[in-house]
Amino acid sequence: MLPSSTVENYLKAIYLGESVLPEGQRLLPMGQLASALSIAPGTATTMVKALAESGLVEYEPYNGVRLTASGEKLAALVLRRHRLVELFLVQVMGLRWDEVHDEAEQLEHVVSDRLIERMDEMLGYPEVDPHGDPIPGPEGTIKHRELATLLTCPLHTPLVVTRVTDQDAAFLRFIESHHLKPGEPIEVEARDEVSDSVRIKGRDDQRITIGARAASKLLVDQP
Amino acid sequence: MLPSSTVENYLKAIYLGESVLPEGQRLLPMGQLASALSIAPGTATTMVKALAESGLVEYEPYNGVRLTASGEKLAALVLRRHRLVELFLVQVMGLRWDEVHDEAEQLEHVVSDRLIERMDEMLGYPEVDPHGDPIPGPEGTIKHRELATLLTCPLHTPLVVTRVTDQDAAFLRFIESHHLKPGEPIEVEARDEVSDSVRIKGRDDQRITIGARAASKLLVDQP
DNA sequence: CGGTTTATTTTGATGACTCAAAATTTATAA
DNA sequence: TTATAAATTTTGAGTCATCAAAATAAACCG
Ligand SMILES: [Mn+2]
Ligand SMILES: [Mn+2]
Ligand SMILES: [Mn+2]
Ligand SMILES: [Mn+2]
Repeated sequence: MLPSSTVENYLKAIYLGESVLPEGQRLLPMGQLASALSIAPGTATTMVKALAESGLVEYEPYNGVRLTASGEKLAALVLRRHRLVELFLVQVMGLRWDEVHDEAEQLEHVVSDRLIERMDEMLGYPEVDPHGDPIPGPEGTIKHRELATLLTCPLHTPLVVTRVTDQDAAFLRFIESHHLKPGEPIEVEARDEVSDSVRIKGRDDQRITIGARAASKLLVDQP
Repeated sequence: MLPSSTVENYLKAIYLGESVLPEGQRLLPMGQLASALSIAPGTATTMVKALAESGLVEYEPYNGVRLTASGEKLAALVLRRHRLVELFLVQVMGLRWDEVHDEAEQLEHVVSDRLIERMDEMLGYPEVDPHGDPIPGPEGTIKHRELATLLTCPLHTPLVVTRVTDQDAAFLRFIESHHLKPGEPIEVEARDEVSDSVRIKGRDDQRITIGARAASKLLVDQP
């Protein structure tokens, strides 16, 4: 039986939650899952137990949850649909990159395999979505790249913005207005612990200083 | 509060059901609603009472149900989304006209107003979908055309197929394979009561004889 | 008209998903 | 190492949408 939208959202949240877990930790705490999904903690517990019954996750009471192989594949396919839809909406439909996330959040549950493959083809089998997030393949495999954030990258080195890990519309518009979208050249000039900020030199030598919290959401790569 | 997919499907089914009611009858019987939605009759009764509470329908026990003005508008907007999506999938995505109905059945509940308006624009504000069904406007108004079926149209008169009122994929493929899609020229040569059939002359003077049941699903207009 | 068939409604129950608040376990820190 | 705090689970309840089967109303017919 095919998974409900609810189940798909849980699997996706676990997948994304697991991926930002500190090294060595393999279990996503229920509290984090609950807040990622904006549901009560008790609801998460109940649902995760049901997911464990279906063999989609492993659940260790009081410790957390992790995807099984089959759960991970399902989650990756939801993510594939989400990201292909986002890119399609930007490239083909001409929507802005800050408005496609919410749209894709719904569409990811209803677009058919046929339609998704058609989008993939029209887009030329892209590897990343408008935010630089990697698009899993039709089998759920994903190319994982190790990217530095603006907090961890080398200083005074030519770099390229590669990925933005926050879907908040206001944040995305801010990024865009300062020419910090994926693909833009960038250089970190300075970091200051005390003021909790990072100074960036962007396109046309424009300077801008942003907070460390925002800086951690911009991933960069060598040009 | 926005209507659930279930509510949207009920409203749409009532809308479509009302439109095929015999002249003078204004109430859709619960049995017809139930079978249109493939649900148990008792379920229809319960849900319709709830819809009546919300002011979307009027319900007369043992007689049936009819949409209120607000219910009708909502239903028309669902239909607008359904039909614009169908046309988009055919025209832009290159899907076949026999596979878009099922797809649209899901998408109609999740595509946003913004996305729908974008599709409308890309398609040049079309008036009909791939099956010739009229597309309601953004306010839910619909242009109603009185069309004859192959059972009621004049004989030996040049006509054009304008609408196909059955979404069954096998039926649609049959129609297409015999060049009877909307837009095709056609002429009814004969009707036979006894054999329950209609003989058609189509493109390139090709002849084909179909049953009365099938003939009633093809609507035609003067060229 | 009265009996039978058909359509509709009512009843009782279930599954999926959710919450608030109480109970419990684990972590923290004095 | 015990008290306190934080995270998690359990409990009890509610909503939405559904079904099967019993009860009822309406329609049909000889
Ligand atoms: Mn979602
Ligand atoms: Mn994205
Ligand atoms: Mn539908
Ligand atoms: Mn159609």
